[in-house]
Amino acid sequence: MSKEITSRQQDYSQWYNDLILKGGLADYSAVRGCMVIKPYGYALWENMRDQLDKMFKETGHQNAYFPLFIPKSFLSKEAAHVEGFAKECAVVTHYRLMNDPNGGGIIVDPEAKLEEELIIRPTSETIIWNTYKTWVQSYRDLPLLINQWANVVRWEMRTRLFLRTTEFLWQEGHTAHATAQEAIDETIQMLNVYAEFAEEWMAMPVIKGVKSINERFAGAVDTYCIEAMMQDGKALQAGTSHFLGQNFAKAFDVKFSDKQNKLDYVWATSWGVSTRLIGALVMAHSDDEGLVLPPKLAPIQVVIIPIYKGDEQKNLIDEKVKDLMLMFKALGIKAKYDDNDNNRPGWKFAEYEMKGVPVRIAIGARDLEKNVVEVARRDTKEKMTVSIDGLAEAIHVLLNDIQQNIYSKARKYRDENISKADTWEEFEKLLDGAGGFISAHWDGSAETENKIKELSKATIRCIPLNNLQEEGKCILTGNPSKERVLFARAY
RNA sequence: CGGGAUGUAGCGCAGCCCGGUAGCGCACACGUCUGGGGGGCGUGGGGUCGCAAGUUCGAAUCUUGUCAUCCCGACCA
Repeated sequence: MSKEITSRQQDYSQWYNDLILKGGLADYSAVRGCMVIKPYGYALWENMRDQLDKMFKETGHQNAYFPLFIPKSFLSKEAAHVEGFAKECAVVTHYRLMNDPNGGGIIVDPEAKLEEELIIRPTSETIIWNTYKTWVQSYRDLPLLINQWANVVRWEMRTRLFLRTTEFLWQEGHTAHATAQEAIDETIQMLNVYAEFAEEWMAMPVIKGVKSINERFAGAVDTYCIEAMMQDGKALQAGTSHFLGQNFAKAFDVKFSDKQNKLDYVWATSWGVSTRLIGALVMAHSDDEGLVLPPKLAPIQVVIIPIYKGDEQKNLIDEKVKDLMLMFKALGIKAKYDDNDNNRPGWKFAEYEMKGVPVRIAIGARDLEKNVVEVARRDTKEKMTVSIDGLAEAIHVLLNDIQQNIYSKARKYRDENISKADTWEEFEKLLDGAGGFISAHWDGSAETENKIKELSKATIRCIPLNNLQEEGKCILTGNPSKERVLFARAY
């Protein structure tokens, strides 16, 4: 079977690429580092986006849209920010093309040079804060709770489908507050929204934490994150929420009058998740037969495949399926009836397995006589015979069960792959073995963190929230430490 | 930006060493038998061999250059 997919054991990276390409999520494009998101992959993204959008609105946010282009000068206003992004920006320098006077096609018109170059947004803090300056005068204008769904461009050296592409889709929340505490509360609130989404919807367990200084967002005071573990033991940052302090307000001169008519800079947050989550979803649950999608996000939750000889049987099956589809719809189950006669049942079985459809129903003349169908679940590959009476309800229960099961499986895997290291030798041994998260003491210095990264390629993924405080010694330097942090090799 | 590969039909590849009418599998079209795990048989359509120059009577094949993409590293969501 699955003859087209490289196994995880054989080549994990290739397995991942195979799933994306052969599962029909995305394709390479004519542009280096950029991908085409195909309808099936985009449907998955739409489901994620819709749910997140709902959660943002439930927490009081509104959507808006800011320009794709950012004047170059904006980017330099916040020192740490420009340093973080300068190396990976696409720059627009001209606004017109012309026919090459020497023949041979079209060239950039040298006359059409822009006075000030425009940066294609790598993130929108600067253009947004430049705008907020005109929106905020008084504490009455606060808080400002805005989200934007957009594309951004980061000119990365090396790209990977969904995990790191030159252009990607994301959402970025940008909020402004009257007090530091309020902004911190917002930062944590959105971190919790992300964690809830990852766990409840993606069925992907995550660890909430705060980043070390080295891993902090360019321009933030504190960066909070959710970290997930992939099946190869590597970590993947699935979402970030930043407390920006007054850094951007100061850079863009955004002040407000408080109740006492005292002027102060506003406090800011920003938070985002991207199409990278699709990569996380793929790597968290899928197997060597293809994708395994969580029912709550799957574009197709149930596929029905007819098995028949001749029109007579087909007609009988069509009739029955029509009823079933109505019942599925009534329960909000997204079902697809694939009666395409071009492909035979066996082909379809393999195809939908590759696409990760949670439940497959096969229905043939033989089943109709007995008033049953064959139900197969993607996560365990288990098949069972189920009565047509009450089928929709049974499937509803099954979908929930699958959602739970893949979460539990991922959770179990992750928990089994978090280990403690108390010496450098242990640390290295663990990393070169199963990998995973390694909980270890660290002396808190950026220097030590860099050295550990250099020696082992592992980085501090996060300092978990509500972390246990305990005395210990840094695994590298032996200097005193108050708590363990999570290390891992990461995507 | 360093290292490694690859560009030949829509996709995956062979052919290149040793130059002589461009091939295979899948997909596609038509017909037919089929149908409970990627079907069988038959017929058929589709390619300036990435691009450019050179060597040659003759280049997918040899030479030089060039462009592009992918993979592995350093950088990052």
